[in-house]
Amino acid sequence: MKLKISQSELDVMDVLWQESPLGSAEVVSRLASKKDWSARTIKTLLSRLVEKKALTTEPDGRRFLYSPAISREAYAGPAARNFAARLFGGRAAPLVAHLAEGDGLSDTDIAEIEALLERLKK
Amino acid sequence: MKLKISQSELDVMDVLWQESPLGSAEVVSRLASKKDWSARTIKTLLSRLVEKKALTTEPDGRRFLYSPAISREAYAGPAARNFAARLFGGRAAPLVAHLAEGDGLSDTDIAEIEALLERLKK
DNA sequence: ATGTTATGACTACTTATGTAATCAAGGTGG
DNA sequence: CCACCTTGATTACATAAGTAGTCATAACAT
Repeated sequence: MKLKISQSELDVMDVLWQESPLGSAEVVSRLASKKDWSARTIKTLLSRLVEKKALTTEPDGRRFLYSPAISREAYAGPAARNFAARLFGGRAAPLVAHLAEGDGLSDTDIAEIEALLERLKK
Repeated sequence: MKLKISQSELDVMDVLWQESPLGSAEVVSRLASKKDWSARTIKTLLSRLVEKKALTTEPDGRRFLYSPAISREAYAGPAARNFAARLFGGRAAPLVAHLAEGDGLSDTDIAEIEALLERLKK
């Protein structure tokens, strides 16, 4: 169950969550702006993710096309709850408070969260 | 500046955030209920945390008394923002949404967050 | 066809983490 | 005083993670 994705691996997943399927070279170029990694490193991360079953592959001629095996939502949900649990005993309020501090929340965020809470209260 | 505290280490920090200063034996006993670790393991974690400067020590006769060098808040704030950044591009709303899903939010939480948002809007 | 190149497979090396054992020194009980 | 326990220090060892090199191979350009 516990699909453990490391920080670096998450950067790779992120690319594929934004757009997929992609070949390794494409993943490399999308990451080039953000991270200063060699192509080898990214290939390794892709392989590890496939091994972990976080990505699925599909042959495309000589290469592979990679796609996420779990959606960002499916991964983020449990991860968020787990995170909240570790730092705040599972209580969401302090988490939101911390995000808010240091202007972490935009007006849009606030509005969205309020709307969300409205729905929850029903 | 990025003080990196691992999962296990966080469990130790948690004890000291609740009560400090404490000697190692005391930390061990408070953790006994939650984790099935040998005293050795906990001593190691304490040492590593001191090394990382996440804890301060104060000699007390033959032993040390440990206290957090950073408050839970100081650690949790950046950690929360970092977490949100990694998974949701820094947007808090989706995070809250994910916490909410699967009844992660109690009525109290909702009320608290609403109050918090009210304050922020000012 | 053939040297070049892109790609996945395999290998490598370092640091972090989880978990714990051994060791030495300083008190404690008697 | 001395065997013993508590405590910190040092060492250990397996797995994960971060980062990257080598190799064989299959396709591509010429």
